[in-house]
Amino acid sequence: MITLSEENYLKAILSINLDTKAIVSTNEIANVLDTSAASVTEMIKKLQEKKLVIYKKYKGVTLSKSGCKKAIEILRKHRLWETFLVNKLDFKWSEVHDVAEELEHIKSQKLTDKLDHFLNYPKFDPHGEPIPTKNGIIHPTKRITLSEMVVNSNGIIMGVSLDDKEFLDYLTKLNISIGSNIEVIERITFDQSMKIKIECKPEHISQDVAKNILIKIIK
Amino acid sequence: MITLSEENYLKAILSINLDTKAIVSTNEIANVLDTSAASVTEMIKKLQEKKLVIYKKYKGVTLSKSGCKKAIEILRKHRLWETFLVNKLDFKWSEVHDVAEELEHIKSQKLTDKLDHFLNYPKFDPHGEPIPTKNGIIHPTKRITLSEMVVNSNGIIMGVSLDDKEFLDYLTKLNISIGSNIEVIERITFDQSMKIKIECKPEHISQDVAKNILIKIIK
DNA sequence: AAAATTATTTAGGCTTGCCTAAAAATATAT
DNA sequence: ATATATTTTTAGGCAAGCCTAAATAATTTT
Repeated sequence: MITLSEENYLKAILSINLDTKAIVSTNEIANVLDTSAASVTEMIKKLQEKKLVIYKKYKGVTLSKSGCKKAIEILRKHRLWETFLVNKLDFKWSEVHDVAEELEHIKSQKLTDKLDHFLNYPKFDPHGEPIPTKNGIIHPTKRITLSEMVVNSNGIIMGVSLDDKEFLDYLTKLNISIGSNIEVIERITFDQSMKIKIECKPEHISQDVAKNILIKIIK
Repeated sequence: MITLSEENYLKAILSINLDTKAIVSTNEIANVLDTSAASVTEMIKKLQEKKLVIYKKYKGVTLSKSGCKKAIEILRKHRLWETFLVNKLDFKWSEVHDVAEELEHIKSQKLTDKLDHFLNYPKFDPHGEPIPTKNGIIHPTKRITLSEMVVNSNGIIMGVSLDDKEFLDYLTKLNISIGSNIEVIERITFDQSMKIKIECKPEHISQDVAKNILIKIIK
């Protein structure tokens, strides 16, 4: 049996893995989980007992095969639940994270599978992050930011790179959400702000906003 | 902050309250939660500190106003989630309990409300139990078993009193589910079997089946 | 009403997951 | 290469929730 705390450690290690890659230090984990390095060392030992991580004293941690599988399952659940909350229950982007953080620990394979089916096997969560498949594959996404788009190109909003409430609320106001169609009309060279169309409706956004919006190019 | 364990104690006290009524002994709670009486005493003290129960040494426990509110909220969540699992995710009646037992502890008022809305404000869960309202009202149900129905009366299936897979599968085959309309055509006095109509379709069922089906009389 | 039984509480221990402070290992600077 | 700084681990403690065994209160029997 794997405890809630253990699941959170695995998740933390995976998330560090996914962006900074390779071997993870106890300090990094402590930062992510907002706990002490001493607690991390202690827990890492337990995870090693259970063969969920590979650990060499003073050298850092990596996920074992089974640990990685477990961590990806949690990530999958997290992103499926976020999708459920937004698509079915009408939550806003900015509201789903904490609730999904709880829901991701519900232990029922059947539930996860049926939820996936119910949501029609979504590939991306409301933040544009890929949802791991049932077999644990995380399809890599090659996304660019809106600020990198060239004038006259079209794309689809895939997510955001900033998890700030004010920012997300502003996007809601602009009617920007996952899957929205976007077209770049003009770039103002002076301040790098952009005139765009969201679902054919013209808007004008600053560079600060544009650089935190992730796009999949379609033309 | 109320812990998972505390929630389970409150729920246990409420459930004893709902059927045997009145004051609850530590032993009864211990039985329901499958724990020791000593542990119960200990926890009850903590719940008293938090004003969630009223407790006199050696005299038993009752829920305080706030404790009762809290317990009903958990019950509400449990029954809403069961409804979700059956109605939306296509779980069978017999499969939902354990998962709902986990889901009921997710702490988000907003989630509960939105789920309620999504399910279209159901009044009964898949077992025919009433779902407490947002303000904590549990509408009492006066249900009888199908075997108690008189000939020519009509009713609505409210649930079952037996959680057996074979039984439930048989009901599915007969097209009997929550909300189905039922009419009693004839009772065979010899073996107390019954001719009925489920949604206007004639069937013949044994007493063993009839006595495990719960009905709300409508005419 | 005293004795016996049963229910409840107290006492002392255990595990999990956290903490801080100190020690040890590693990395960095001189 | 040695001294200093940083990172990591060890050591010792604490709260939550559980346990068993023993003590005490309440109830039932005789």
